[in-house]
Amino acid sequence: MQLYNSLTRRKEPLPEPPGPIRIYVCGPTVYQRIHVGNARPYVVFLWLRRWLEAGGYDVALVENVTDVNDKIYDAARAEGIPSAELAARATRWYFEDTEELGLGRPDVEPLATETIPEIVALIEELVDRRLAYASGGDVYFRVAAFPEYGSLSGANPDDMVAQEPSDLKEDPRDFALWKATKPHEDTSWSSPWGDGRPGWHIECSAMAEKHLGPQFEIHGGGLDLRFPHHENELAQSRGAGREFARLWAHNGMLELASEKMSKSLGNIVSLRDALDRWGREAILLLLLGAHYRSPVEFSERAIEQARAQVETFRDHFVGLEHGAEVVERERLAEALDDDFNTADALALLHDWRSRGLSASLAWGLELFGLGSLGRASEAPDEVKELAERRLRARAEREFGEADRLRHEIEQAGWQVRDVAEGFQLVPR
RNA sequence: GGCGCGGUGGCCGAGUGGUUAGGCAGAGGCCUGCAAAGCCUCGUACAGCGGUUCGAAUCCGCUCCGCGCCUCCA
Repeated sequence: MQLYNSLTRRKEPLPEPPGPIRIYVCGPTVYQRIHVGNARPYVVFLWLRRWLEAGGYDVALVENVTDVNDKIYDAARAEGIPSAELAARATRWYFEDTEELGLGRPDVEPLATETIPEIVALIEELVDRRLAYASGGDVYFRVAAFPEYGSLSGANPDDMVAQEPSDLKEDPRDFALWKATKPHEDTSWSSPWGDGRPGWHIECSAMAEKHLGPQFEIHGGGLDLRFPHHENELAQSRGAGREFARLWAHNGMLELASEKMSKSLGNIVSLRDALDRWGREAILLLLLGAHYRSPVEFSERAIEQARAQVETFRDHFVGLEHGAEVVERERLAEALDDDFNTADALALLHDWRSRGLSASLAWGLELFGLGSLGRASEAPDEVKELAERRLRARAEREFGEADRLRHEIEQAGWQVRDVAEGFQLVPR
């Protein structure tokens, strides 16, 4: 299998199975319910793990939670509750909402606040190596001392302007590893430089190493993180002498620009709302239909199209015994082994459906967490009873009564279809 | 301005030199008490301009347009 490496800007082969393939993904900052865009890297990398494991790989997936940061302080202050409490609540929401996607969970989901000793130790190492310096209770990374800086984002360090202007910095490009506690911040830890909390980037360097070791195969996350976050992670870890990630995989953005939706929901759709409104399968199918590196527009129209596909696949299995043909695994592998092209894979699922290759289809859907579409659910007895009555009404040619019953069945959330053997009930 | 990505039929979206992608929507038909589902048929796209080539959506150049990042946003 090969994957596109953002660092080298070309596709590169992964080691042969069983690997191992160790993956670190940057998860969300938890200060409110996550939005559907946050769900994209979560979905993409869980899918990738499923595919790698199906191919005999030994995979370790770590996806962190950033639970200390300015936004969390701000949100907590606005609500008048301790920031640790707000972060804990939002972390719980994150787990609940993503759990509903039904893709399983990463092997480890570390919190930044549980990694403080490792973070402090790593900063001390950087200070010892003269790649970092303490200044007024803060500690900064010395960009000028790391020649590789800019290699990931492709930016020339000389062209860079201040990341966050501060009088405490030697160089405006330097970035914070440790920040001294400010009066309005209610969460802090003691350190050799005084009370404070970690900068945004160092936590990921520390967590990745803690759970995957100094060298691992894949580092993932949203494309928007490439700079400065990933550039800075790379500088910290490589600067400290670790090989760190060999391949950087960035997913494209989910765009929430659509007309109708933005008005009512302020341009942000939470994963929670999306799940309630369109269901997990539609969200997954929308993401499946685009290559992971491409942007995806999350519009009313787009998600409705995805939902139509949910029905298409579900319909295929209604009243059907699963096929027993040999699964065309190779054809799916062709698509997925080449930079994980799920859009191509989705086309193949449709192909299997139209050719009646139900065993292949069921296997493919299951791979992407869509196995539920291959298992027609059983209608409740009340609904079946209505359908029986309608069948008798039709036999008596009392079509008015039959139509009335069909309407009643629809009210109960089911669709009735007439087939040679009687009827079928399909959830709607 | 800098770095990077992209512009495919009504919409979404594959496709790295020569064969029908696929889905959604739409039109017609078969089937049906009416439906639904399914099946059949139909649209002949590749931003523009040059170039390379027997042949380009696919390679090269330029132009136009869009997007991401460049003060912590997955």
